[in-house]
Amino acid sequence: MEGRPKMPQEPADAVDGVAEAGLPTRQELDLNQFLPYRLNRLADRISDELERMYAQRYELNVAQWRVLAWLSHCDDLTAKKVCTYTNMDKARVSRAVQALVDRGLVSRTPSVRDQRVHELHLTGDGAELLSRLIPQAQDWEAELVATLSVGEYRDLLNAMGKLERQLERMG
Amino acid sequence: MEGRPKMPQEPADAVDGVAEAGLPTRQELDLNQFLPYRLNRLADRISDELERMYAQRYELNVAQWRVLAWLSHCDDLTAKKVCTYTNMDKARVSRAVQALVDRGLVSRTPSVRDQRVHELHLTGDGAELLSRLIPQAQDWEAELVATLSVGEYRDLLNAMGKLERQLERMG
DNA sequence: CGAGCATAGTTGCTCTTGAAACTATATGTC
DNA sequence: GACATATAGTTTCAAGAGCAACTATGCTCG
Repeated sequence: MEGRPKMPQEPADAVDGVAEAGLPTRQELDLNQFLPYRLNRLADRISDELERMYAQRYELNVAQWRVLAWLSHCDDLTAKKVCTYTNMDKARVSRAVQALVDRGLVSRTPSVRDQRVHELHLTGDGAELLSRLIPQAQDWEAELVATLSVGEYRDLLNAMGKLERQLERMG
Repeated sequence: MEGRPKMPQEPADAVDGVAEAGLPTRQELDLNQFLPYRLNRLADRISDELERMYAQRYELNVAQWRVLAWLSHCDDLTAKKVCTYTNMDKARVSRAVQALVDRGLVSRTPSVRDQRVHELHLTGDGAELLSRLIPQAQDWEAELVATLSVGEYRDLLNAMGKLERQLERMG
């Protein structure tokens, strides 16, 4: 396992921990080296920025944007699928879809084969909105990753993929 | 890479986009290649797992855990600092600190130099709790990143650092 | 000094979220 | 065919989060 999260030099410990006997000195956690924390902070900040973009310009919240984004390349979708793809609660998805339907961006029709499921599709308006929003999102992302080389970018996605699979295994 | 929720191929675009003239055919966004989405999904899943851990075992929520973690290596802290470090709302921090003080894990004393600020410190109980929690968190992280080589791990944090700095520049 | 402005932190209010209950449809078993 | 169980999706309800208003303290500059 070779201790991963290497700590920045502690001042040779015993800062205020019990140094005397074998008792461990005070535990520290360097959050800047702690992956979950770093990942969260980065993801949050990116999310905030991006959210500002589509919230201001298109009055979409995150859940709605995710539904639309999935619909953009997966034309035959159900609420359930959105749940599993996006890891969002089904209530949240339900409400997001409802809002999109109300705005005429998405159509929802009961499936012929199974009356429980509803097929979701982009309407013309929805497609039109996405045709403006998606390039903006991609441009923004391009600027964000502009400081990474192609290799670094690939490696980043790659590492993230590994972590997701490991997470799957651990869960 | 073996893309996660593998999409069913769409029938080569123009499904309902305006194909006629030079107008772009329907816009697609492959979320699995879209960094903000990938990052968010990964961070969320990690956060969920970790949260389960300290929620179940120690009855801490995310905000409380973050305050404690910062206190663990930054012994002289104020609510304000926690806000800037963690990017959390000051109300949220205030309530988290309040809960920790109520539980006797943290002490809060008005600063002598400036009565507005309150100095936060770990109590003995707080330090004791952390001495159990932190190793568990580190072990969990170690298992998570076990599939990455040392180099991959370093590169990952590195790339994340670059992205954060770029974000700063863009904001 | 004192009026205005800035800052740390708390409290009140509203909106979102997620868990759980619920509805409606489908499937499996005897 | 009827009853038990499973699944998709909606609705209800309580807790948490963020915004804004507020309190208290400190700072600046005439």
